[in-house]
Amino acid sequence: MCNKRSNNAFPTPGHNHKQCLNDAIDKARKVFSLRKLRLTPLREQIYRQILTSHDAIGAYDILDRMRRQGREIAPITAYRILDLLHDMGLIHRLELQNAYYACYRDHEDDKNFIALICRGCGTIAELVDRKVSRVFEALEKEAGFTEEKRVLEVQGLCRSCRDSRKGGNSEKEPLNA
Amino acid sequence: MCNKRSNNAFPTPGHNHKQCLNDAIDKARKVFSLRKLRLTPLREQIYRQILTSHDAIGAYDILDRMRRQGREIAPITAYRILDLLHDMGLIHRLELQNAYYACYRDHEDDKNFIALICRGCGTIAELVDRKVSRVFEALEKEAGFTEEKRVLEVQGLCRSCRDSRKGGNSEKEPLNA
DNA sequence: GGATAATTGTTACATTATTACATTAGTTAT
DNA sequence: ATAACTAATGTAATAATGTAACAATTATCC
Ligand SMILES: [Zn+2]
Ligand SMILES: [Zn+2]
Ligand SMILES: [Zn+2]
Ligand SMILES: [Zn+2]
Repeated sequence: MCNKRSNNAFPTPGHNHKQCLNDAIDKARKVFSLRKLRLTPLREQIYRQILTSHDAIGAYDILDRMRRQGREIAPITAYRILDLLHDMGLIHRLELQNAYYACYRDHEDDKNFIALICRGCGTIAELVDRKVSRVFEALEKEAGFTEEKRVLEVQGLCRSCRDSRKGGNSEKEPLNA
Repeated sequence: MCNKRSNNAFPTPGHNHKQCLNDAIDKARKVFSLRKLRLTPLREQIYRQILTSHDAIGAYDILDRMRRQGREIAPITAYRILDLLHDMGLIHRLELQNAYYACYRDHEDDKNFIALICRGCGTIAELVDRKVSRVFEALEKEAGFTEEKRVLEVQGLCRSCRDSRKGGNSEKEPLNA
């Protein structure tokens, strides 16, 4: 876990993504084992679609990829497994794109993160910072609000996309996955 | 503008919503005038659907209400007007619910707000606080990220919903709209 | 009043997500 | 082993949300 990032920002295009992937699979095995659920071949195959990159991917994109790999499944099947992976903290849902991306961080119970979405390369980075939680907690307490779910998403341009193409839209270097 | 709220939190169930509504329509006229666009009957009627409450309402709910009021329109028509109202800062989109709610605040250019969503009564409140912006700006600068769009939404229970029913789900008192 | 742009209509379709019920595959207890 | 039970996946249909392409209408300007 946690090769590639300077602190907790964007993964570099050239990082060793195979390590991201392996670490994530290991984590999944642990989490499934803890919850006494089975990481079935189908579940792993779907999880692996999401693990091919640091991008978010739609449910129907998963169906397409699965079909191309010879396994046709119905939407409901994908959604069921997406829900499960989501509940286990292995993936997150991007509300801004109706899409799902893998969480490569450790603390799978930690809901205090901000999703940064680069519209140039599609990469999602998660920022974790205690200050954010503190501010939110303070404001909500003042408003008498009891928080249950938090969605923090920011769309924009990552450093490399801003630096290269003037307006973003660097075509993406495919990861070595 | 800005009757009803202690600071900038939830409107009380008994507040004078007619004033919210009138202020909002006034604001709309100003904004439309400034942008040299016309607040047509259709646009106003759609805007008024959203202005009936502090709740978020789906695009197809608007279609239903319009039909019940004798005007049947196509989805695309609603979406066009929703986009326009959104661009003008009169309404906001709730990503967590694929729904739209009226912004009753003044500064229509201010994107620095948090949407609090009560799952009990459906009310949306917007919190504005400079600390949030500062934290986000600092974190994004550190990550080399150029922000273009920000979505901050929190779902939970407002004070009155928490206090009344043990677990929320107070059936909603219809506003006097 | 005809040119022009803004607004709304019409039709068809794309994308995302869920409901209800049936079947298959594992696990557990006799 | 097998019956009973639970977990996992399949099947079929449909709901909910959002867009594209092009036509018709309405307001505005000269
Ligand atoms: Zn990686
Ligand atoms: Zn990028
Ligand atoms: Zn009100
Ligand atoms: Zn409430």
